[in-house]
Amino acid sequence: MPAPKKPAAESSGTPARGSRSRIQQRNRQIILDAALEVFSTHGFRGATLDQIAAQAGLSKPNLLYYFDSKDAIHRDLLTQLLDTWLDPLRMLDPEGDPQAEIMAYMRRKLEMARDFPRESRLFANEILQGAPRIESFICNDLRHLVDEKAQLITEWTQAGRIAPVDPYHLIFSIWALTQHYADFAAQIRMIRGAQHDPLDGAEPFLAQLYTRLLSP
Amino acid sequence: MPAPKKPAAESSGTPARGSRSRIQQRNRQIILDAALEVFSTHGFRGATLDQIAAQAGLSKPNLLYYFDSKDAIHRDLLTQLLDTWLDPLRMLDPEGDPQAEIMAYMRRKLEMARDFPRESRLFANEILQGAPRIESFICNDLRHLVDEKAQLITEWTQAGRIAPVDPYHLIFSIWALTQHYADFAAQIRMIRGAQHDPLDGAEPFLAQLYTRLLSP
DNA sequence: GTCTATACTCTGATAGAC
DNA sequence: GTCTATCAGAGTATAGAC
Repeated sequence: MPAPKKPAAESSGTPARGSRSRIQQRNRQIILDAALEVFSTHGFRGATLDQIAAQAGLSKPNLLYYFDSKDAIHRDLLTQLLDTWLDPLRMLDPEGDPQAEIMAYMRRKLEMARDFPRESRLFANEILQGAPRIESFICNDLRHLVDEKAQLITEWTQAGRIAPVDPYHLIFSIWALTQHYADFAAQIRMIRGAQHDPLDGAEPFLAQLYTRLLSP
Repeated sequence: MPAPKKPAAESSGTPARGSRSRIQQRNRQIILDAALEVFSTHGFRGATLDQIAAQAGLSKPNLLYYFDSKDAIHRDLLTQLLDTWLDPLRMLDPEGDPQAEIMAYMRRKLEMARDFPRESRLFANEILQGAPRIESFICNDLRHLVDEKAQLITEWTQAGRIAPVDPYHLIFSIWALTQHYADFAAQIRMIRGAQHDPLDGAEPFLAQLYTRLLSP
């Protein structure tokens, strides 16, 4: 979701061989940015190249000069996204203070909802569709990481360092509560009025919630 | 989301005049059920009449004998959904015990996630798309109800009957936590294994969470 | 690198036989 | 009421001029 760690290299673009010129790099990024906007709003099938081209300010054939296909654009976005999607949970430190670690994880996820709401919605769209394109990621990478961190949380509860909670539901609750502010931002804005940022007051509320939940 | 309170009457179907025959009623319901499956998975634009027809076991022209258009089917589904979407929150009783009322609201929403996951995903898809088709519902009906209940919760906190919490974020948290089990069920199944029901253990966890959050 | 023109497929919707 | 056949438009993708 942040800028790709490396220049994304040869993921699935068109010319692919050799290093790309500055204008190539720039246009690819413009297209990916426009595509993120459209895919995250309408889902893969609901999005059209026309919309993406209009959003990018380029012609439709020009899009397909930089990417092999609609699918290739979408695949690039997902690859970038998944590349960093696990980082916040991965940072949960077995050596840290349990309650502080979980609170910090919640805050990292909340920051992602604030800074990368479109990426969150892109992910939500994939899951709503049954996750056909990211099934192996979820069943392998994500699942193993969650199992590992759930085990860690269980050890913390057994040591009496946090209140006894179901570790899986604890993790799911952090996902639900933080991603909600990105995925359902349209609803929150309509309810609270457009002048409010949807995330106003979210951090104190979630801090209060998890402090009370986790205190032994 | 449950069966429409009245037979849905003349919402937008085709023959519309007079009472519908038994087979009409039945086929309309088969189509709506199939359409719910497809729209809730792919969103409005991502869904096709071919998919809906296949799911319903009817031919595509036959679909359009019962409904004027793809849009009409979708509109009927949304109308049915919104008709009951507010009920759980509306039932929050000013005369009841504050903590018990909020816990009961959470449980009603969790039951809806369990019993009507496709309706929840249909709603989620609409919000992800920016809520173009249900904007007036959210800005008016939903907003006013939320304002009213937030006011009630504020009174409860000021009376010291529950812990001081931001009432809007409290309501959002119930939405996020309960709907997550419907909207992200695919992800939860992949992480916990298909043999678990995604909602296993959710109720005790949420009860624990809100008990701790709300106790004065 | 970017555009216009176009091929071809998919999709929503209609006509008309049965 | 249900089907086959079909149309018009939108959608992805390619060809080829500039």
